[in-house]
Amino acid sequence: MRLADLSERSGVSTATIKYYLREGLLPPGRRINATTAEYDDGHLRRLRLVRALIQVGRVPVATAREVLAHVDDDSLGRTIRLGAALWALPQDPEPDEGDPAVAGARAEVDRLLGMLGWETARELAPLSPAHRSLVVAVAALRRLDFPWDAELMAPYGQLMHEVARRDLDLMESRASEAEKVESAVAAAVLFQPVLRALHRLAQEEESARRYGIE
Amino acid sequence: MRLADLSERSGVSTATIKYYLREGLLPPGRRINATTAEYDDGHLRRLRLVRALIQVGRVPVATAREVLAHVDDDSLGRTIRLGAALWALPQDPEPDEGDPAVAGARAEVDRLLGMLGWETARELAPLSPAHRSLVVAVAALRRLDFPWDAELMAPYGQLMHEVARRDLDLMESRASEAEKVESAVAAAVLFQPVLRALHRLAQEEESARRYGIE
DNA sequence: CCTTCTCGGATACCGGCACTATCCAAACAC
DNA sequence: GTGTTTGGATAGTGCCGGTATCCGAGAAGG
Repeated sequence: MRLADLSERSGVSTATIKYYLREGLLPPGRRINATTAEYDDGHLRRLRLVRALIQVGRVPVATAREVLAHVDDDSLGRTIRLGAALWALPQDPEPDEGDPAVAGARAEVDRLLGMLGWETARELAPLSPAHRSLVVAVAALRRLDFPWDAELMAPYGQLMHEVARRDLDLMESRASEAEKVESAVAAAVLFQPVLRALHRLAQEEESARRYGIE
Repeated sequence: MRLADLSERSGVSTATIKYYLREGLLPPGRRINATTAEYDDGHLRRLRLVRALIQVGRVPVATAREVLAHVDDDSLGRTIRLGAALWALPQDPEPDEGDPAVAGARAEVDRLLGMLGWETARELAPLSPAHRSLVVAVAALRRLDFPWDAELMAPYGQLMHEVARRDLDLMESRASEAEKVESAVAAAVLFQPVLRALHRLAQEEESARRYGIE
């Protein structure tokens, strides 16, 4: 498969594929001679993942590169590979520690982790980007007078735990080690648009039920 | 409260506030004379909402303007106002109708709405941006060999319905009509980062439980 | 063999977006 | 009355995802 074929099969322009190659999101093809390179199904699969991350998951190109570098790092075991890939994902700003909303949010999040029994997450809290993102988001809600406390969040936490179990089950069903980690990354990123859309649809449905359509 | 005070109390630079005024995200202050304008707590509240939408919710400025214009439109009843505001939110690309993954996704989504009993959502499907977003996201997952069918999505749909009920309860508890709609918009937008962070944390926790930390 | 087309890589460029810096004249502060 | 501050207008900045152009090396056709 040459670059033009890869482009046609994926629906991505050759210019954009070249850009991804430059940026290291896609490994280079096997060089046949000075003007031709050969790509295989692995390249196609990776290209589809890249497009899904960037277009559907809205992951910045630089972040996608980091994440995929971890996915490809054969020197790491699966757990570390997955952890490293997931930790490279978020890029939220540092919370402003002077803000009382942040302090309150942090306390509630810690209480939430205790209620859920997520002891590992609690231990890793100072390091985890996901934990930081949660604090930032809850702080923003509290600033807007949304009284989001641990009790309110606990059911959502339990649901997300259930989702995570399914993610990992799905991951284990994949054949190769690289595919396993790819699958978990895709689940982490692409699940969000689905949930968001379901949430909005549910709001529309419930609003129509309560107040009518007119 | 003058512009400089508004800036200090909100932590947003005067230059940025001026930008939001220009862009129509923030109503102009009451002009006192040629060089001074007076802002009130309503402006502060709106400014915090704008910042939350843009920074935490990652809503583009142009989209936020549209959404807020609907929120402020007194000529509409609550239902329509809320609906218009929510429908202005997403800006996903049109799905490629030639793609078989899109056709499959559309069929599964329709089946899902039937299973959930969301009849209104089903009727509004051709119009609803949320429905379109869902089709796009599910199609992306299917292209990556994630077998997301209606049975798999149904529990998440039910949960999101529960979340939507809470959103609307919270909305009804607000005092003014504008605050009610603002509250629903904030819930639609700011809930996402919280869920995403909980999802990632749950993945970390479950991964650590299954495979250990190291 | 010679022409013409196509290939892939390197480089420069583009458009959108969220701000930001500068300038200005009016008006307060002392 | 003089220096500082105010808010509005305008132009500019930095980043980011992607695109257009140019190039010399081969492949394709006669």
